[in-house]
Amino acid sequence: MVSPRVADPAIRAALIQAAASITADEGRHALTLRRLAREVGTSTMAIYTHFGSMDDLRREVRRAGFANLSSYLGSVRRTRDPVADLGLLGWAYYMSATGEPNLYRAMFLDGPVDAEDFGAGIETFEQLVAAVRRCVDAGRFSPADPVHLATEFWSATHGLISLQFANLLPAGEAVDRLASVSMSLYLGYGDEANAARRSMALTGKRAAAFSLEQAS
Amino acid sequence: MVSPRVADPAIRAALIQAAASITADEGRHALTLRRLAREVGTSTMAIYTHFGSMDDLRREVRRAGFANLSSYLGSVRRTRDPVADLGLLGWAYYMSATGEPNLYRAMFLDGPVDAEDFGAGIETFEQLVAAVRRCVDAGRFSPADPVHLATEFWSATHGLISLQFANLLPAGEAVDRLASVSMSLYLGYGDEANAARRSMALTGKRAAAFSLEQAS
DNA sequence: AGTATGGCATAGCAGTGCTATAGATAAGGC
DNA sequence: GCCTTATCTATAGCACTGCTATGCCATACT
Repeated sequence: MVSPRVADPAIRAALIQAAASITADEGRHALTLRRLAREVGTSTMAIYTHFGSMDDLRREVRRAGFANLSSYLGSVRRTRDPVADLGLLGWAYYMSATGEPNLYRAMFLDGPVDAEDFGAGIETFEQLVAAVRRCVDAGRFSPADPVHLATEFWSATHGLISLQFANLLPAGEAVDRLASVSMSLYLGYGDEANAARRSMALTGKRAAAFSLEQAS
Repeated sequence: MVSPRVADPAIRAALIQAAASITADEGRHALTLRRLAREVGTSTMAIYTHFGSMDDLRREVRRAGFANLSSYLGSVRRTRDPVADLGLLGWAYYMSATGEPNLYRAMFLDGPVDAEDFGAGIETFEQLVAAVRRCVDAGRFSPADPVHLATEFWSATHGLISLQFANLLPAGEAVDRLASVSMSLYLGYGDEANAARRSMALTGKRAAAFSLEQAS
């Protein structure tokens, strides 16, 4: 039995890269079979041998996006102030989404997400739950199920982002609500909230440093 | 000067109706120019004389969706318990979205919304703000800007709905978070929250009655 | 009644995702 | 070294998409 010719993994990687780039720059409508083949310098059939269909290619783009988001959020350092850590996590999520809106759309808004592709995303959510848990354990949050709180935090952030994408919220307004909603969720408007809001102010300073670190 | 033949408004209405129906039943991909013309029993050109393009037709479908959502939420009766009213408002919004997920997608998730189309939606938001304001004025909520609170309420609800659509939240979980997040937003986890949660329980009973009323 | 204005039908355009078929290419056996 | 063979890639064509140029014809005014 002879081993036949194998598909070139470099072509596969170039296809994913180019597809992600086109999607990010011009949106999902700009990503067409023939254009992608032309830009990578191959034929349209290569896309079918490597992925099977355009939908499967798009799925691979989403997968890369989830992995990228996961490593981006994973680079948020943990400090001794868990509330400030959580604030920075939400801020980083927002920045990642609005920095590449078309990719975020493709990942979360364009259709259902199948579980296996979201693998890296699940780790990200676990990380969020852990950050919330640290706040609860440190007595900085009113006691509640960290999974529930993390889900609500995620929903509110995701909701603000997608309303901003729909042109129903100006960007500045979304950022303001982001900071406010996360604190309201966990603390209400009582006295303890003030300490939390001081932590949120810290988030602003750390956010600037985080951006510089990511840019380098 | 002679007045020429005028476009038939019945055809226009039938086109919008059929387009909305196809979109709701089978999603945005199912709505094609030729199929729509075939189902309505006209030619493809009629769509261009009435709307100009498929994108403009889709815009008209969204517009109808916003008007429909507005009248649906407008039928929520106001009672003497403003917190229960607000809870029912959020519940009705969730039910409307999940009842016709493809239409909600087309309205809020598929792309930017231009302001004039959202006209009826703006009224809905004003109505939400008013409901929040009644809660604040009645001393049932901690004092805060009703516009901000309404925005956060909307974001959280919209976020839960779109995460559910993306298969990232089971439906039951989304409903549970919806009830929890709205109360957390306004009240935190303090003592006052309990009275609010009793109002939320009322919401459940009124929701059943509301559904029956809508169905008839 | 005659006319001209504009809605509607037909046919064709370039583009889409996808596939059947033919050709190029690389790995293993001798 | 070559030849065989399996598999990848290229070409051409399918039915479909949104859109438009063109001509027919119904309608409302003179």
